Amino acid sequence: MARVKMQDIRRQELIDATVQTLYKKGFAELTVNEISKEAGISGGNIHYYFGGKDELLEATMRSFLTTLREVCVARLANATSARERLDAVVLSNFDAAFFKPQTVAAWTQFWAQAPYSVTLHRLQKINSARVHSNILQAFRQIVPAGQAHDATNMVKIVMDGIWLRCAQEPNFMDAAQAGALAIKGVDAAIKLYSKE
Amino acid sequence: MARVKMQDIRRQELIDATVQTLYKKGFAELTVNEISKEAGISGGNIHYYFGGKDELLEATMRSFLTTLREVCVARLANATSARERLDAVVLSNFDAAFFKPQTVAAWTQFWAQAPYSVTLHRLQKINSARVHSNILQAFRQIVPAGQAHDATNMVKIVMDGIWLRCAQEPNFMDAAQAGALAIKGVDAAIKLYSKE
Amino acid sequence: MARVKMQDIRRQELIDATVQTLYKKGFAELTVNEISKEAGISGGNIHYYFGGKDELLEATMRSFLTTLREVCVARLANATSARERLDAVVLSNFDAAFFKPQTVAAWTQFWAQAPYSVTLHRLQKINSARVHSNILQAFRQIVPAGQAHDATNMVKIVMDGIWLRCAQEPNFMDAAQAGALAIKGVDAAIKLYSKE
Amino acid sequence: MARVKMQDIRRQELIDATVQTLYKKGFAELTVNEISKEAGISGGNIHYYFGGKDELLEATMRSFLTTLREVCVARLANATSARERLDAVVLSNFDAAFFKPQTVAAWTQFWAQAPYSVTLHRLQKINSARVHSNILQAFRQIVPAGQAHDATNMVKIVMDGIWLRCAQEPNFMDAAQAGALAIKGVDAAIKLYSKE
DNA sequence: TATGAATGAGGATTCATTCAT
DNA sequence: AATGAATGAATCCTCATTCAT
Repeated sequence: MARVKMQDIRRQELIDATVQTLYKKGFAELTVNEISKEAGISGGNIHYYFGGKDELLEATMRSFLTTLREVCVARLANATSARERLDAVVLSNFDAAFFKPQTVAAWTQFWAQAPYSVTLHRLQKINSARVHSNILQAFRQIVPAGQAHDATNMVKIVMDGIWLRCAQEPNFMDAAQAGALAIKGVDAAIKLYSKE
Repeated sequence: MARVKMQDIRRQELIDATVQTLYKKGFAELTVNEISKEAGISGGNIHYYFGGKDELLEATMRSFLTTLREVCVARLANATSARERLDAVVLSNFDAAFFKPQTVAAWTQFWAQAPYSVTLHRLQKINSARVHSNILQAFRQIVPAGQAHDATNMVKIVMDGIWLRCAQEPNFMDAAQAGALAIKGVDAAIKLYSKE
Repeated sequence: MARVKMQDIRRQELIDATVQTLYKKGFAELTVNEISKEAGISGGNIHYYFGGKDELLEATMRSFLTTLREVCVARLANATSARERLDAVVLSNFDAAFFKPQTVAAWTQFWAQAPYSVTLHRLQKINSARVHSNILQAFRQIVPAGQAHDATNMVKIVMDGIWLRCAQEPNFMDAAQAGALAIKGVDAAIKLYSKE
Repeated sequence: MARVKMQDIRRQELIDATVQTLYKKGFAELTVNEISKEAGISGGNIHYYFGGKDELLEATMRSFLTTLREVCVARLANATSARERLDAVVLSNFDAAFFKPQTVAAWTQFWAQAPYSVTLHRLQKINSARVHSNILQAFRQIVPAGQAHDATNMVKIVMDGIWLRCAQEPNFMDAAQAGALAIKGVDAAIKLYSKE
């Protein structure tokens, strides 16, 4: 049992180190040695714990998705109306537990890389579909049926735009401000797509 | 005269090949050999014409900026009202001459890489500042003074979001649809920020 | 303990291989692959152990200086008169432990390269200054004060000349003969500069 | 006839540019492009005029030998005694027409490279033999027969040593001082080897 | 578990050389 | 006579991966 724990601790340390290194170096200059150094362990260990660099990256992105899902589930539990559910989904993307400079940078790097990596692309599609479905479900109770899809797209686009902007200008806004701006986007989408 | 032309022709061919290769391989797997092969010339030529890979990438991003600026200037020439100028600036980012799958992909790769490259970062900031200034100027005549800045940010975020989404899902929409959606974003921003 | 040793063993092997390759190929055709092959290891190892070709060359020249200094210190320990100290310094340059065909060739290549390499130039100056100081100190007790400097220069010139000649004609003389000739040079310098 | 002249002018310009570039960059970083730029002509021309880099280097060293031989012949013409002939030969190596910083540097680079180049080695041996023979001939009339050879070697070693030293410390001495020091070496050799 | 020595394929870059103009 | 475009082999270096300890 203790052994399994050790595995998990090391794996988490390496994932954290990957995020930190992505933040500092970017995808194109991400090396296993750099990650290992950041984690304070030896280079060969990545292969011991993950099998290879690709698997570590996959695990890192997967850990993002897990965090995001957990935050989202927690927020949805407290939502009672469609609008509250909508805001919960949107705000979970800008939750302080998730929306940190390192995460924003790493996540953006994964986005850019995803079209060229089967694994990352698959994970990204899974996440996108889940978010899409959550938002769409809420919008169906808020805007006319024929508009829900467009409203969803608009909100997702605003969310993506905020992430991208924050990746480029790390001091542009903090998690709270980003969340507020995203909600502004929701407001805008509702206004735009409320009329039949 | 023919001599000067040759240089320019080859340079343009290499820039085109870089865009195409970025589209096909992504930034992390972009190699001079791949680019050379795409351009149908020998590997050493990149250094002959550009001095190195970094300079080629810089020239490629610069060519994007040039195209965008030219399209924008042309569209602005026909705009007579503030709203027309606003739409002109926004739509130039989705002009068919600029908003092609290859350009979208390459541009997005540059975005992700920019925070880790002094040159790309500088070019990106120059472009961002120019677009920002153009949009802000128009908004000052459309929304209350205190709101122009926020409205500008919202429009830029929608524009970025559309680009990002199209990079991830190449078949999501074409240039015309993307432009229309961006204008929807402008409409939304105006609605949101019109009241004092 | 074994770990530290391994590093040092490999580093020494690579330095030896560098000397041997310099001897066989000369500075202009000295490649990391050739050195690696000579050392019987893979090419990437040079960068693993030294960081790069330049650092390996620096370490190689540094190892020459260390050997020379050690030989010189050992010989000086047995010298009781000024003349004995003078001969000790001069002969250490032609000690069998140091004056081998490979060393002569490599050392000469470094000499030629030194003016164009900041590091090599610095090391060469350090060594030259040390030898100069040692010889000068001895000469001050042998020839009139005003002549010690010139006598030192003459001896150094003879020493350099012997090295150069032996580099060009490897079979010209062995270490013992070279040392004897250098001592002839000392005799000559004393004769030349003994009179006020 | 005019055409032949042009050829010779360009060839001489390229040889001069080679010496200058050797002086500035050293053998290991000597490139045809650098030489061409120094000569103010296009890169491909070296092959037009010399066939290749190696042939240009050979021609450059050959031009040194020619200059040296001409200076030596001129000085020998005025020598009437054995000692005067001896000094003439020695001093021609330090003639202001020959002993310039550029020449010293380039010549030294050739020396270091010679053991690894068939052509340079051959030229170097030819020159060395000629100088040796000239000096030996003179010494035969100055020192006892059995000593002439050793005296010659000593003088050559001093000459080489001066060249080497001046290559390493360009400001060490000028041509006149170098010549005077070489004559000191001749004096020393005569003193050393005069007694049977 | 963990280390770090060792590998070797792959990358950017340099450069002598060729050749059409 | 001269240019400079174009080539491709060779070089240094990087880095994921393997593996003995």
